[in-house]
Amino acid sequence: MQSQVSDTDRFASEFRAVITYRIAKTANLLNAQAAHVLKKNSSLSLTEWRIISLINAVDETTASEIAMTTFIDKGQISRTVRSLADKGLLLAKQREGSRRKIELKLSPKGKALHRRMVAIMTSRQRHLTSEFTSEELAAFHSALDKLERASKMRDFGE
Amino acid sequence: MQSQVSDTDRFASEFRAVITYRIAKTANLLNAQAAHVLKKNSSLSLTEWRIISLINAVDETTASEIAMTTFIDKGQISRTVRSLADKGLLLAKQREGSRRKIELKLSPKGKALHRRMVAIMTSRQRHLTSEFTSEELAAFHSALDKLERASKMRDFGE
DNA sequence: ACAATTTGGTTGACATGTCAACTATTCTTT
DNA sequence: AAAGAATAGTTGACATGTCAACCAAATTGT
Repeated sequence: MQSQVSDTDRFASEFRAVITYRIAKTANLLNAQAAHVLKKNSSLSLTEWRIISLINAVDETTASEIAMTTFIDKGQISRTVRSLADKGLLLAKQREGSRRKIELKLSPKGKALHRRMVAIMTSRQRHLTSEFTSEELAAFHSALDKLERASKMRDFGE
Repeated sequence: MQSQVSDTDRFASEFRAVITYRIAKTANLLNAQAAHVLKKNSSLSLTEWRIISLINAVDETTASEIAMTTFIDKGQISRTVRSLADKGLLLAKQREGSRRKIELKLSPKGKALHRRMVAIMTSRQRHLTSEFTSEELAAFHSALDKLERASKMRDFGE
């Protein structure tokens, strides 16, 4: 089992340097971890959880607002919102004075679930960052900022 | 259009701090950028490109070795490898003295494509990291290392 | 006031990713 | 050498993500 380490290492040198691979891989590992924890402790998928905590954070919002901040596809949001509503975790009602904006709020049941899960997810977050000094954490966030800005450029080559 | 900025900002404060959201989002933006560049300059999908450059880097490898380093699902690798072979970009032949390991190499056509694309992708990489000092870059990599290690833990809550 | 445009949300078609079962081979243990 | 476990790769079923078309409502420009 350890016999493969030298094999995989020959990739490492070349690919550790490619920042986009590294981020994609780390993000996948973290997402897989989150999905696993969620599955074990609830019946939520990762996007469902994200949408729930997003709604919880701002108390009340709309689908398109979620789409803008998270960059989750609006179609996907539409379907996820429906499934959450079907499970009774959130309430969707027409916003006052509008016939198309739909106000999304957590139901009591949704709030209770969020309360339970947020404890677990926060302890995970603490574990993830436990080896970071606060300077390192700040530097890491600022690096992500730079990368996000740089990700807007679409043309290379010619 | 700018009128929504204040709306999205109310999320920001709360969610910028959640490191896993931030990484997932940055990774998505970067992947989308890569996919876009690839589409514009070739007919490769992102995984196809990753597999091609992985093979190029080590000259010759096998599917399971790719799976181990990249954490791409082995089923997905199997199918992607076939499609790349169908396009004539890589050669798959039984490894000497083994009746199940299959040696993967780029074909001349695959190498040519890689050569052309790597120029573009490298210029993208330069652009992405242009605002990083080498210390910042090293720190960023080490942060990713820490997170990857911490992502192995599976149990929180109880 | 009304045509043109933009916005909010839904839907369908399709691509990609994930999981588990399965075959065939190879390695390990005894 | 045979049984049992591990490995390499393929496949099918299903979940999730992505794209584009679409409808209805709201906003803008004239």
